[in-house]
Amino acid sequence: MLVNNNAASASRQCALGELGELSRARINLSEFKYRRGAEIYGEAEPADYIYQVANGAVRSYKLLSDGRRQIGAFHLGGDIFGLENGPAHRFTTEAITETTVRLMKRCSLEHVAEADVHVALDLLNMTTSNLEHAENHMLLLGRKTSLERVAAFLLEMDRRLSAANVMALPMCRRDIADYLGLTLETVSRALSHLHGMGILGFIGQTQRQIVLLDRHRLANVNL
Amino acid sequence: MLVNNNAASASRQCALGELGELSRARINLSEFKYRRGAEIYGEAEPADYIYQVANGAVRSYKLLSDGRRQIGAFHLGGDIFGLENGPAHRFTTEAITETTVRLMKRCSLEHVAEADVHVALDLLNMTTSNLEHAENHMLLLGRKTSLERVAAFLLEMDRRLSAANVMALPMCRRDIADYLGLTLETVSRALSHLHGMGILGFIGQTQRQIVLLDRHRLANVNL
DNA sequence: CGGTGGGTTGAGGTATTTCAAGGCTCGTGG
DNA sequence: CCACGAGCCTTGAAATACCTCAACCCACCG
Repeated sequence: MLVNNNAASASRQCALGELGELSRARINLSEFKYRRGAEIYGEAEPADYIYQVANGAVRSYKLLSDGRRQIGAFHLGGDIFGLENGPAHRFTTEAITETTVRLMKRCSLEHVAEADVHVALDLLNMTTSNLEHAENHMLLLGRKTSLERVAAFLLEMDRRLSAANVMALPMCRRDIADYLGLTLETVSRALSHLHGMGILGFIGQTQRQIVLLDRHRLANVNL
Repeated sequence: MLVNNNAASASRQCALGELGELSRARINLSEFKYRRGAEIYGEAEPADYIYQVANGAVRSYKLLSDGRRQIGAFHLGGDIFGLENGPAHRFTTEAITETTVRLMKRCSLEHVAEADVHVALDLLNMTTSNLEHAENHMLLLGRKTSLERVAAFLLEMDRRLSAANVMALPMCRRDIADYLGLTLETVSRALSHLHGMGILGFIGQTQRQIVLLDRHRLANVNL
């Protein structure tokens, strides 16, 4: 009942299991609900809890003093976030849509980690997954064209939240842009372009539901 | 004698200590020397060893199929690199200059980590440091101007390798460019610009020795 | 109904890239 | 010893990918 593996995230399967494992270690979890746009925690705030998305979606980002924003990751159903080693959070996180999270006190986790090697190794695995994601994202941000970035984003989301071949993006164009290091107009144009190429289709009136028609061509955009 | 803390890296102090700690756990280290440009390991190769820079400098990078390169990190004296959780390396690494590294078998490390919580927590700490660096670098690559990127690079290198107020960069402009997601010409122009602003000076005939004249203005470039 | 929050599209501007030329240093070989 | 080429760096001019600004559309909602 505490850990309700509701499918969704194909990536981070490990993360999914681990909060389960931690909960088995008799640490109590509580749930909390955030309305869309609500801040969960701020950058540099003390990191007292770790979180798991039960339902909804979360963005975590850094800001420059003049408002430029870089989203480091989106957290979808099942994902764990807010896990820190130091004393403070390194990102600000906000609920993208109505989101419910499970949270646990961080100190209890640390005690368990110090006592149990397996928990420590689980934390290492989770951190490594995050690192790997960040490393791939550096390549995207540093060296890929706008079309390649949007294509990579679509493939990532497809992998992580596609149900029945159609993905319902929880985030707006501006979020996508700040994730990909672009402007929202450029993202929109890239999507239109891919649409025009017959690589993807939009469903319904809203432009947030996308179906990938040709994953292979999407993966090799620009070639 | 095995672990010879030769100053240098102010960052990653932890990393410095930890290979020492691991060596105390009676794992034998051997040294190896690479000439400049030599590959230490390739992306996707099996990760059988972990490495520590004894002397010199190393770049680790990813390549796109058409040759675009993104350097994820520079490893300087004392830094540990090549630490993986999965079976394979995620970057290619090359010696930037004549470099000697200490290396140890990875399997022995894993046995120790499974047995000793402290070693596992040390690995977690190192991985977290790497993650934090990558997170900051995503912000740089996604949202900073060329001048801000070069300034950030100089401050990072100043922190990590400045001796007596002058830093001798081991890497060429192209390496810097591929680290910052720019072209070598843009890096060169940014450095000239900072030079013209009186923020930094060049020493000697070579353009690799740099002295920071005004760290505060460098940190607030563009403001 | 009017306002707000997305989203798209066009036109023009600009930061960075691309292309090209030239200079300096250093090692090598005649 | 000098000539030569390779590697590295700088600088200028032209090209371009992406950004900025602006207009417009649509859905939703009080």
